[in-house]
Amino acid sequence: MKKSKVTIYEVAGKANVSLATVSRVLNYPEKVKASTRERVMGVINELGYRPNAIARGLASRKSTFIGIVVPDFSRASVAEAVNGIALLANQYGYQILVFPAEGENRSSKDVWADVVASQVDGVLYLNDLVTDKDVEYMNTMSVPIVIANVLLDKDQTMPTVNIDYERAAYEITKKLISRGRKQIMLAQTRREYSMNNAKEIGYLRALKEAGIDPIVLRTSGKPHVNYPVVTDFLRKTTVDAIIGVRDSIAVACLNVAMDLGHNVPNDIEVYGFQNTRTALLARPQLSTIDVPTFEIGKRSMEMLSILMNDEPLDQNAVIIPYGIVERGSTKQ
Amino acid sequence: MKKSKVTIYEVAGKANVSLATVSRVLNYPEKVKASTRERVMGVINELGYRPNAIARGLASRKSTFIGIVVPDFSRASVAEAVNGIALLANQYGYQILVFPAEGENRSSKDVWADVVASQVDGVLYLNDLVTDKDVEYMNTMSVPIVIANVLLDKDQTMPTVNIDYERAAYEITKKLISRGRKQIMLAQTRREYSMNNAKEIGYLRALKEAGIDPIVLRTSGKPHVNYPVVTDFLRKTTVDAIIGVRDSIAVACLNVAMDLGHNVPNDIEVYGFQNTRTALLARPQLSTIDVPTFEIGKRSMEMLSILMNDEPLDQNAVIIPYGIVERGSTKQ
DNA sequence: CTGTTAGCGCTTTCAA
DNA sequence: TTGAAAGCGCTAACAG
Repeated sequence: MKKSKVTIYEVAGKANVSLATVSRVLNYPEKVKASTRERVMGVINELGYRPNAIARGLASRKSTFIGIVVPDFSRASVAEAVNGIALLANQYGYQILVFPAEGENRSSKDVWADVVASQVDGVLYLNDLVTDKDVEYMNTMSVPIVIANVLLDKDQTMPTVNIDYERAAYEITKKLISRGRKQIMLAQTRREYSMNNAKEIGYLRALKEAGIDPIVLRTSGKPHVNYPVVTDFLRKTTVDAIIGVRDSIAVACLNVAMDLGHNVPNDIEVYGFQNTRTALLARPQLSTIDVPTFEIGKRSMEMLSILMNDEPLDQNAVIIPYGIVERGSTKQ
Repeated sequence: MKKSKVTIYEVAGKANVSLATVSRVLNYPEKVKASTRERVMGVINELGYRPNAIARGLASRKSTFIGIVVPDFSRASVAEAVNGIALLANQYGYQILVFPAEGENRSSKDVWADVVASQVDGVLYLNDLVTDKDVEYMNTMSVPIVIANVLLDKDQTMPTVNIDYERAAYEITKKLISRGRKQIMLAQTRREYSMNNAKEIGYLRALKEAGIDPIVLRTSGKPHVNYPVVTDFLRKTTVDAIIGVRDSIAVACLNVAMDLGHNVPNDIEVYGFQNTRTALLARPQLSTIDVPTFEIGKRSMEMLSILMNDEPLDQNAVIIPYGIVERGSTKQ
């Protein structure tokens, strides 16, 4: 902001109108006579005038900024969702302010404080972890919030968009059982994520219905820690199917299984979750739950936009349908 | 912004000082007597007062927002860089505004217009494509810009941070040659990216020095279009080494080569670029250039911060060192 | 249809 | 060390 920028005054001066008129052609063009509107627009283009979003925000008490609070951008699920959000935010004329939730020494208090200070008109919460503290902060917020791809306690009433992870896990577990699999392992993350917990619940339910004992291995999302853990486990445990709560975990298991001499999918079938590029690059290619993350992002932005316009949502908890992609790591 | 927020006036009132004093304890605490400072701070905490960033931005003519213009968030290189940026931005007290550069029908003109309007104090440009138009816009910007992970023409003087992709490609090509490889293929993207061009230049230089003919295959970054193209190519072309300009492309080639009955790394050695999780999940694991993307993000944010403080940079074009990670897809 | 006039919530001289 | 007052660039009544 060193060079002087052209302001609404200069435009007004050059167009021989008051600044109010310039403001009107920008915000309510229909309220201005066509001839003057065109004259003003001409000057705007000529001068390359761009209304100062900050001043506009202050005067109108709405910033046209939305905040998105996210954990790690390198997570496939958040990256794609952000792409979806960006697409719509742009169409709606909102700018996106990002609030990383996983900094070194940032408490969720700090994050919410930043969100409040930034005067965003709404917030999209993509951070997988929602603590009671977070819910508390959310309830004190004066702007609408939409929670995407995070499961909340049943009694929460915040607007959410999700896929039914529990049902997805239930469904593939059932499939494996129906194909005669009896030692179905769930490769779960060590850290607790609401979505991964849901997957586990679905998995457990299917097994229980079939009277089969669960085999749950808690491990990391990182390949280099995964390999030894999984190798160790598979050496002493017999397994004929594996469900990884993430594609990367599933592929790590698949690789280990093959290294140990098992045939995938004949001896062991493997399913993942997410349908990332990782699934396609595995050999055999990974069967997986297709999570339409981009869609989730778009949908949540759409809901937020409705809320920011003070309109009612026709559905508070949106469930986006998932797909099951069968590839080489499973039979049929 | 529906509920009323606490403003500086209320704090001032309750603390029995003028709003100027409150402003001072926030911005120049040393200029306020300790006793009143503490009193004011007490009220601030009690009321949960958060200065309105928008108003502050307007009055001070600096927004404490930085803009980052990025293509696709799902690209591993940008996601990690954004993580690095976020870490430092946060420490420095800047908020991050993102400007997606690859929307449906967004021209670079629109993107820059948005950037200008948003009143950011500086911008980080991570978008791989830099057109002449972009350079033009950059030159008219009144705030500092740092360009990360993008190669510019030699005559540009903008601050940049990169790794030496040309040298990296040159180096691994030399390695392959020194191990007796004579039919070294470069799996290149179809679309032109400045960084990938640099890789090609390094590759070509090494081959030329050795008097070996280049084999360049232009293909996509997407696995499903890659497989048929690469399969087709490798069926009719003999090759004893492959360098993929991205890990994902390299792994696709590796998989195809093995499917065609070649032994990796004995018959064909494979190198990738980036060192993503993809490289670790391949079998054999992919040897690759380790690109410290997170570091690049951090470094560029650091430079931007210096520039925004009107201090001089001691280096305009920063080159971050890369690593070469040898894994199972190459010999030794 | 257009202009005048208050602010939005804060920073920043300038005096006191 | 503190307060008063003048804006920052814009929107939004309210008149005309």
